[in-house]
Amino acid sequence: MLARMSLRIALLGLLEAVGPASGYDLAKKFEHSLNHVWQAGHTQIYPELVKMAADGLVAASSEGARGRKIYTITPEGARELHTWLVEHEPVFVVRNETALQAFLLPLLSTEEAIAVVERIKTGYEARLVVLGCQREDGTGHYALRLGLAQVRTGIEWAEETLAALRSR
Amino acid sequence: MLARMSLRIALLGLLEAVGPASGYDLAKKFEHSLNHVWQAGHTQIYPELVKMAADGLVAASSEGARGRKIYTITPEGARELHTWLVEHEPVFVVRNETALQAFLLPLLSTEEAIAVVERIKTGYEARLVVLGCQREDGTGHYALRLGLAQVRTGIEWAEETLAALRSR
DNA sequence: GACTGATATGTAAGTCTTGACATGTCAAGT
DNA sequence: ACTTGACATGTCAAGACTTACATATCAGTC
Repeated sequence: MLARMSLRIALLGLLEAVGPASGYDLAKKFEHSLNHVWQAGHTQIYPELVKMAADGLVAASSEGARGRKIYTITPEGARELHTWLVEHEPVFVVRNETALQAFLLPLLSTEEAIAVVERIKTGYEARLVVLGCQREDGTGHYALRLGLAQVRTGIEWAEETLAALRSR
Repeated sequence: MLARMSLRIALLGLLEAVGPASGYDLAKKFEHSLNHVWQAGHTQIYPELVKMAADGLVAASSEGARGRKIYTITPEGARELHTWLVEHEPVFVVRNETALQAFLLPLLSTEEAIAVVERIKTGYEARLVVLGCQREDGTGHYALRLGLAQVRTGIEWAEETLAALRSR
């Protein structure tokens, strides 16, 4: 068993939560409801589904309209998903370009730093709008609340930082 | 110019902020002060420094004790860093295993979900301790405040979620 | 003098992820 | 009939990242 396999877990989780789906459907979910949690494009999803089918975690139906293939989670896949969810220890891997900009803010002049933080704030606000458009109910409920809270925290940080920079 | 090159930026930023340093020094910085912003191990850092030297962004001193090489940022490297800091548009690439667990929480029984959220909360609290040990001043000041705020938000989310699950 | 642990640098294999390219279907409007 | 746009699947090369392996120095201590 591999250590990193969150793409698999995300795919298994979606199949478990929303029922059988095609690679295209799953890619759409990543773009919309899973966007603030995990990101993956179709170029990563299609090959992964093939591998997962080979490993017996999902089953593919015969082709439908437009070559569409519907994947269904198998009992083995459900078991693997459940084990991961219950046993996975949280690891904080952070790789955040915005935080990197924030880290290096002292290397800029006050004016430049203010412009950068304002851009970051605008980005967070746009993000807030995107997340606000998602339904508050449904499977992603808890993660959406977390995502919204994190974005609001980012906006607050930007406001505090702007105030600190302006009074410098 | 490549789209993704945050490792380079992080290395250039550290060299600019703390002055000349060896690969080992930089790896330590990633482990400690940059930990909540960007992560990279020495196996990624050493080859990247070689490439950056080839590209003229850093200059390597001749070897010191224990084969130690000291890298210094060049004017060209400083220019590249400055451009990135000022011009980089924020992109929100999220790949968060904890948020994935949160997303899929509804697939678990209430008891299992409570156990998972408690583990997540403990993880955030440990994280808070780690971040709390860092100096509040210095280059990473702004990013540290952001990191602390994000972790506190995570703890709050866990508490709210636990309350919601327990009253279910 | 031998051992231990922190210092210090590297390579190689394999996995994960992105971006560019490639192909073809179906529905709706003109 | 033709065109357009959304639907749908895929490959490939390159880049980013991890894990395991490999090596050697230096300081302190037993």
